[in-house]
Amino acid sequence: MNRPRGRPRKYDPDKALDAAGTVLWERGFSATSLTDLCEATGMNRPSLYAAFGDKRTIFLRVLERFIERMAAAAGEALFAEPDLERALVGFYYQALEVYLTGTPHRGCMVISTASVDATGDEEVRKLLMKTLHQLDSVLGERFRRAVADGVLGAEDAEVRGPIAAAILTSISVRARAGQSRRSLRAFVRKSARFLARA
Amino acid sequence: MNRPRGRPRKYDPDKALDAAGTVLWERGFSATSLTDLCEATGMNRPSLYAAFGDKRTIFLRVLERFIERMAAAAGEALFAEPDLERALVGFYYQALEVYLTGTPHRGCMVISTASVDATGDEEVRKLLMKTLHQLDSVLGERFRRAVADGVLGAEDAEVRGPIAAAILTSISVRARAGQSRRSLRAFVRKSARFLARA
DNA sequence: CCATTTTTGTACTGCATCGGACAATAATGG
DNA sequence: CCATTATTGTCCGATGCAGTACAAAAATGG
Repeated sequence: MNRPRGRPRKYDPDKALDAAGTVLWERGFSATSLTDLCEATGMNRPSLYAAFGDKRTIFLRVLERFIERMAAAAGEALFAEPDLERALVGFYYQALEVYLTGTPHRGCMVISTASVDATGDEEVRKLLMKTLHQLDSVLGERFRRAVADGVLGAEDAEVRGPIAAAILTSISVRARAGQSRRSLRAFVRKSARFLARA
Repeated sequence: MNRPRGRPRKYDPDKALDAAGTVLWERGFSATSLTDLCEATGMNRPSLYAAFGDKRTIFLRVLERFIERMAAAAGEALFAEPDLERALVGFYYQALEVYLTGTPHRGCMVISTASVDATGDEEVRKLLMKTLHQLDSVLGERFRRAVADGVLGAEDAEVRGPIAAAILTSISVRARAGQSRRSLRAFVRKSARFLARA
């Protein structure tokens, strides 16, 4: 057998990490207790420690998972669709579906949950910085492609990426504030149209 | 004398509230202990309670102060300057100077610090929602005025306000992430130019 | 000088917290 | 069947927390 030697674990590491991530996403790092994480994962404390490390390590891990998933989905949405405006709308709609999970809605785990810890935790701050950089990078690339495709003038191409990124951070905050799916969708549609014209 | 009857207080309520606000702004609500607030204000616990109420009440109060001040400064910056692009640049520069205080930089107290508590505290969420609404409102008014002045076409005027607001939320997050004053200023200058053209 | 009033400072009370020690449990290898 | 290995579950200890009770201190009014 390729099953490991000892007593089999009762939990699925992937599911458990997701459950832990959801709680941390909702309440934030400092407001989440280890007891909360135990309840969410169904694991007890020593198992949590053995499996994933301490609270901060868990937080950093679930943040990285979140970022990876969002980045993968973003790249797909932006580059699979050839039309710029449609690509942007798809990109935002996809993000919105993530931001609008939970009750109340949770927004982005990096922008609206982890930001608060950026001042006190160097690693969180670097993660936040890196995420913003990735976001600028992928959006910038998409706009440069549109310029290369000849559907967009070259003059403002440089600022459209960061503005498109700003709209993403904005809908994260607005989602967490409780704005409706309907109004947020309307906003990103108009924004995409605005950003996609020459 | 108009001095009150009992033992004189050792602290200046306004200064103390500002000091408490700064700590809460930097660390967030849950990561700040009452001991931190006592150290920051120079007051002891019973005095804190008697003067401002419990930790959550203090948090809500300093949030409201922050919002009032920002709103006052924003209105001034946006409507004192007749030229739209310059008004926007002034508006963003002013906000940036607030967001870039502290080490590391703290960003906006509502967007980057209080957001995390919006899911768990109804009142915080309402405050966040109200703040975003005010922001949309004042920026929308400024763009409508530009349309009335004839310097801006009417077609996209409606979406420019929320996008201008998005740029503000974006520089708050980016400031907290550690981006430089120089790059943030360059970004808002380009954004203002982009938003102010017909 | 004394009564009154308000703030200060100490000490305290439950309570929750994080992280770990330890034995019991459930699997595999031979 | 026994040794080995890994996880589980219970219990614990030290610390930190929010909020309060109470007496001492420092002012004013008369």
